[in-house]
Amino acid sequence: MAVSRSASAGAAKARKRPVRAPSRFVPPAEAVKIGDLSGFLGYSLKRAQLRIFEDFIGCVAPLQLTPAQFSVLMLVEANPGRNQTEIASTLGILRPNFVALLDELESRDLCVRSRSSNDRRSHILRLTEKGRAVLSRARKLIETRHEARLRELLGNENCDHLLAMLTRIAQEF
Amino acid sequence: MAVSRSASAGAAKARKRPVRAPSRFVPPAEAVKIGDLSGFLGYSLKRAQLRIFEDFIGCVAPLQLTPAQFSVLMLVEANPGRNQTEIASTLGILRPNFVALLDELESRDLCVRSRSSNDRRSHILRLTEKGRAVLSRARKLIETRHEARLRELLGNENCDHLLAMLTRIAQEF
DNA sequence: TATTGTTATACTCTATAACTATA
DNA sequence: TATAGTTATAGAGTATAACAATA
Repeated sequence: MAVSRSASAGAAKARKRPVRAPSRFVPPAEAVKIGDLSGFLGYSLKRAQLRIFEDFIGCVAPLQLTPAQFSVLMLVEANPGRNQTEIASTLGILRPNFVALLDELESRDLCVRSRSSNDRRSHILRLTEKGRAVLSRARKLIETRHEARLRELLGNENCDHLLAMLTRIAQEF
Repeated sequence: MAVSRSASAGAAKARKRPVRAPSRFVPPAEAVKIGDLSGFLGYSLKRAQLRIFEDFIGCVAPLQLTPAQFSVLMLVEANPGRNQTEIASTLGILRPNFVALLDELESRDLCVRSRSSNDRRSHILRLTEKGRAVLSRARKLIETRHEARLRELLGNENCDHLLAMLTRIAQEF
């Protein structure tokens, strides 16, 4: 399962086909067969994940939030007063890698670190007013553009079912 | 949506709880609340994908194949005689990044490049005998260990449904 | 001694530009 | 001029070791 980003997102310009006299006979370039690969869950899972992230990023582009940044804002809002280790580990982010991520969010005034009075080693995390506002707008963008389109494609019931199975895999597999 | 690798895969040793006299009262360290984040498809999709890949890698560990390498072998076997550009682009791998991947597979005698006689710019790809054998063993390992366990967890019907929806997202979303 | 946040670092993935040899 | 394979390179994402401050 390889799978990287998909085709360039550039606007496709309508263009006249460059009519060229066929010299002899050009075989119609058969498509490469995916074959049994499509039956392996990992392959489809990865491709779907890349597509979903790509669309997610496009939808929140006005707010310049990556999926990782969004998840941090969501978790800090739902768990104010937690420290870096707690938030990072819940998201599967290693503590060293969480530092730069937080630096960025803090420099944009979306969240703040403050020393805990109980344990002066810990940095307590909270969203700023701006952070809450940006997160609120992000959620609306994602729900109305991203998730709404997805539910339109799959149907509400299938979408819920999909989410349930993915959660099951993440937690129990 | 952050999400990196999951908890360390080291074997969990059973160990007696280190009984320690509670000095005063230790609040039972409440778990961080995931909250609405669990409702966003991208989050669960990413975590499930990481878990699936982790398990995939473990299952084919005896053959030392990454998901990407596996997908290349699968595609070359199903499409012998195709060139690098065709195989790479079908998998969403950029041509420059495909070179090292192929170098590795070729150095392990799993596949071979050969100049096309039609177009001497192209490198035609084929599996070696060893490549076919390794791929065959890999498929068996994945089907009997990886996919079988997954179908046990979700049920056959749900698993098929999941695959269908993921494919739909990858292709139509 | 152990833990929190941090720095430094390395390795993998992904992405782009540009070269060469062919067409 | 355009394309296939390649090189070089840069940027994310992810991983580990080790240090200072604190417990």
